[in-house]
Amino acid sequence: MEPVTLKVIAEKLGLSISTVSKALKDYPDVSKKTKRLVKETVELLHYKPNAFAVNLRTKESKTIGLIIPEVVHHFFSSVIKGIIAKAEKKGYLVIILQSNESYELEKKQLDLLVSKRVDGILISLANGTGEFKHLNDLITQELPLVMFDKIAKIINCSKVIIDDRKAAYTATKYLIDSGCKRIAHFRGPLLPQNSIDRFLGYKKALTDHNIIYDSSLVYILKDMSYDEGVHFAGQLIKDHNDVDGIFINTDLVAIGAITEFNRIGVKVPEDISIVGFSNWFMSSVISPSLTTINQPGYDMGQEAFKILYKEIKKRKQNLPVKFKTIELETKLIKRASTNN
Amino acid sequence: MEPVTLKVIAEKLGLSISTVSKALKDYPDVSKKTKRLVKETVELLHYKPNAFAVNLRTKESKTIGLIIPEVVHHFFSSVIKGIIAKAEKKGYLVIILQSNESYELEKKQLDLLVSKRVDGILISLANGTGEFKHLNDLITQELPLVMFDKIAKIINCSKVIIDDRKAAYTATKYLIDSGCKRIAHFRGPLLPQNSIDRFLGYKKALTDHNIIYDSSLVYILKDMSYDEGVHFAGQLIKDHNDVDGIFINTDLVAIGAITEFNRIGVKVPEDISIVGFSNWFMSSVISPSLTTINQPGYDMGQEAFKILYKEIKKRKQNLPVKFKTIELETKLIKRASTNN
DNA sequence: TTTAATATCGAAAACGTTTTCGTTTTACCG
DNA sequence: CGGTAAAACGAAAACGTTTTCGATATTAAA
Repeated sequence: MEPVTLKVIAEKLGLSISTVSKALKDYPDVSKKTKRLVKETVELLHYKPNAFAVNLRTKESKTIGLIIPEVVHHFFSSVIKGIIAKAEKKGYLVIILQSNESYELEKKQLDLLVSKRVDGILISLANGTGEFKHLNDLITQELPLVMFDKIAKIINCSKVIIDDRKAAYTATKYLIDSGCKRIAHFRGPLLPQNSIDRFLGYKKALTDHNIIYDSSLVYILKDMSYDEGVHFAGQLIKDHNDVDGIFINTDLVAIGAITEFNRIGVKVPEDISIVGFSNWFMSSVISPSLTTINQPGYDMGQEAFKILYKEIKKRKQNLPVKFKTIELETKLIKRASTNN
Repeated sequence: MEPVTLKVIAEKLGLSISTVSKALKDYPDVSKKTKRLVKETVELLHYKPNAFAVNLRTKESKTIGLIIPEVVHHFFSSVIKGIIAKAEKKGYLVIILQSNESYELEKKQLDLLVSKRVDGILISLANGTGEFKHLNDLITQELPLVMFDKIAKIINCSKVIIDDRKAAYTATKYLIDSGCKRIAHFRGPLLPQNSIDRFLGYKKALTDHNIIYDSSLVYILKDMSYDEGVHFAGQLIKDHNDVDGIFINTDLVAIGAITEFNRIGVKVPEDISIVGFSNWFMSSVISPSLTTINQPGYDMGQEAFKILYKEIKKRKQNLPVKFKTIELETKLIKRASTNN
């Protein structure tokens, strides 16, 4: 079963390949009659242009790459969904790769995408990423790149983020306003910008409200897992029996903490109030339901693609592109893990 | 900045394009010396083969397509992860499209993938899919196709599934064994094979254990959401005050039901025992934790890709491929929403 | 009727590879 | 040193498009 190409259509119609091609793209120098003819037989034979041949000529793949640290994750899968939805509308396909929070893998995946000639790349950095040469290489290659959520401030490209610092400030302030005096913080590892910013927001909220910052109340987690939440919740109780509030870097950990508190009889929020971060679906369901910061994953995906799309178009026309950073709004979601 | 192709390498080295190409692919008819030379300058200039040119020649895209009903879903994102992981090892990239449970969209996405010349397609059907012409077209086009989880039994292709019927039987039997006499069932819509099979497993377990099947105890849900779980839990209590167990099609709904029961003071499992399906992470966290059937998403993704990969290779060598159906093991996870 | 203008078409190059097959170079043996 | 076999290389076609430019056919103007 031979594939149906422009050639077979041309032969069937006694035309040249060029005319057939031009007919399909509505060139002015082909008569309406033959245009109709060509389009009819194209329908008839179910002709589909060979994407590779097209791309080889036009240098456009109509494909973008997406690299995220972890697919099985409520926030990231929301982002994926947002990206795919917008991309599809513009005729772009999305190749998804995951870095598994590894710098080495991230580099490799980036390389893969480049060699696949994607038109642009969306990336959320791995926690392990401390060097940025692989990213800067993209910039110098003039390949459109947009970073989202877990970004590197040093890199000169467009970004879609939330104001982690402000959000963390809001979260911590809410704890303070609801009466907490000794507020602990479960933070993420030292590398990703987010955990730094959230920590800083936490700290600033304390000092702004005349609460002395006590570094022994800050616990640095590694993989931000449910189990770590369980573990450090227990640890915290052992270390400090006067803590009455915790701001936790991410909901999953907070949920681990809540279950542990439930188990060992620490009452939430009567004994300890908890605020999480991300607003996973799960957080509304656990008991007590978790007060948290809503992180708009779907919107973030949409925005990231929109910017990337614009940059791709600019590049095609050889116009200068100026990078921009979009900050999406977060919102405090008040639930039962804090006092009214 | 001109792109570095075989041509520029050839010119730089005073060789022909053919020799350079062959050197890179370790053809026997090029000397070790020039091979070394070529490979060195390839490194130096960061040469990356143009994927489109390669594919145009070889007819291989080294890309597969994946269509799923919904990305933001614990089970499906696990599948995605499994697929990507295995695909990457074999040098394949994955293009992900979502059907949003719509038949029309599914058709469109399939078309997109075909015109992008993917080497094979993995699909989990939309609930709305009741016709299968678009799938049979793929088969006649000899494009490797593997269906997983939500499949159509009619289609003649390889499949990766679980034994929904058996699993549902196990779940229901467990309710019976733990003392339930009046067991309700929250099932999915009429179309996807899964909900049918799970329903049948439920029914058979009842009759096998001398419990009369009562169709008024079976509730047909539409979108299988948390909210539906809440709603039908309330409804059930109104309709039947003697029910002492429910087998629920999917965990998300079960979690909705549990929260509603918690809210209105129905004790789980004292008043009503609940068994879910899928084993979402959430199910281990909710209170009471949910007894459920584990559905191995990650493994399913891996297996599906493995089969697809084999079929792709067979086709390339023009060997006959015989379709197979792999059934993955499920497991009953006993937790607190059922008695002992 | 001839010329100019316009409408319609086709030839051919190009994109960057891969691969076949023929040509040249080198090495070896008598 | 001549001849042959083997080793090393290159020319060229092909994959299926797009697009430029030239060629032909048609029409309008002179």
